[in-house]
Amino acid sequence: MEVRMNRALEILKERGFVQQCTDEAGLSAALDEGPVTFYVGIDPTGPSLHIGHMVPVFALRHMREAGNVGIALLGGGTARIGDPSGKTETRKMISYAAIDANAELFRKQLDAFVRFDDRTAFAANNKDWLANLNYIDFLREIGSHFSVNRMLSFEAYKIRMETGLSFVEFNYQLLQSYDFLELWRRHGCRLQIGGDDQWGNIVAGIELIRRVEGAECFGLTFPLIMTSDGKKMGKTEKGALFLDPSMTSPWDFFQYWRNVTDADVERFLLLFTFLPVEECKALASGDINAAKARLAWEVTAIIHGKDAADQAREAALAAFGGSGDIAKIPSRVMSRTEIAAGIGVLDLFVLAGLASTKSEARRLVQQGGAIVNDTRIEDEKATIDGRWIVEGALLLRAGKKRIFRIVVE
RNA sequence: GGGGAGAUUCCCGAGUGGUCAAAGGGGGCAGACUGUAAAUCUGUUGGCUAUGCCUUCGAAGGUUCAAAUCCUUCUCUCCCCA
Repeated sequence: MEVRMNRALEILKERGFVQQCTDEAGLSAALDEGPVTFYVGIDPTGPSLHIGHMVPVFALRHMREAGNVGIALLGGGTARIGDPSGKTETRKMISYAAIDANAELFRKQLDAFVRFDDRTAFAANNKDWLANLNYIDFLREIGSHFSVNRMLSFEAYKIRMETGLSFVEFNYQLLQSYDFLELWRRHGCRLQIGGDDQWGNIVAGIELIRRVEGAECFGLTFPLIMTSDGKKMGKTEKGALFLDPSMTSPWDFFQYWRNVTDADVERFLLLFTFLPVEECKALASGDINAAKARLAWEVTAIIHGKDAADQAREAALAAFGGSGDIAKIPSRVMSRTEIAAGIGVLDLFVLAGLASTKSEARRLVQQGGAIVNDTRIEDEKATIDGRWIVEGALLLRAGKKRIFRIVVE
């Protein structure tokens, strides 16, 4: 007999967010009693959030929608250490200055997505309490509650027993546990959510709070999102799918979702959009190709705004559908005299960013993937000049997926 | 502190004096097939002023006509002993 579950929790489950929970019934009851303050931690290890960071943040929005209070904890302190969880190798140490700069960038991106109001959602930085900890005091007060024997039994460390684990990284769990305790003390935070690789760290935090404060807290993890063909989610040819438009353009962002595997469409609609569950399911069971277009638009609109999403859609239609607005395709401007003088195809493709070196461009031509204005270029020595300009532009294609426009002025 | 193993191209991983820009696999890219999907097959995968030239096999030196391969020193990683 299924017990009635709290609505917020139920929504997360329905949408595929829940992987593990320390005490589902207990958490459900706590949520029923009233607003629960919860947190999600993100270490600012790079200059931009990427889509891999976002599942817990989407969950944060759902939870907040249901009336709970969400804290986005920037790991300005923990990033100085590096979390070994889920990694097979030691992460490179990052300079303090870079971490602080990253943290500020992350905070802005999160604010744009979450819209902190300092009441139902706000950001914190664990640098505030971790950076100046006294080592001896910390060992006595916190370290004494951790059993090395038990820590070693966690999966995250077992993996690293093979490849090596430095003492610095081994301490990460204590710091994250201390974060939870600190947030409990400061804000009455009772729930930590995060990716499933955080399970060990989350459980450790809950145990610490129980021992030190005698309070019962909860943990909830989300599945690590893989594409159905087993790859890490959100990877493009150029690397991760970043939220920063200067690192991953809205066009590339849109195309990523537009090209998702059939089997992932429903899951991604549920996780990365706010469309009602029924609608997600209906879309995915209908015209799958149309569902992908919808998915791409929705996610792009959420991250980059409706205008950017519209533009990306127009560009996609122009590039692949024969309609749409050709001007929205990624482009750059070149002078008419520059083109009129004639430019080698190889140089042109490199210039357009469709090939990173001339050798790559040459390969593209040799393999029949270089197309200018619907004409396949077969001679790598071909020169493109003024005669190629059509309606004030050149349209370059590298293979079937990559397209770029040179606007001539 | 002592002993052992190791560091190869985007990743894994062969190679132990010339035939090595370096096997094989993965990933990427392109072509065919398609639905801007998946699967499959094929080709390709350091750069360039290109039948040749330059850079690359942890770093710096050295031996040699010739080194990823041999010698020296250094840096880093892992394992075992203390």
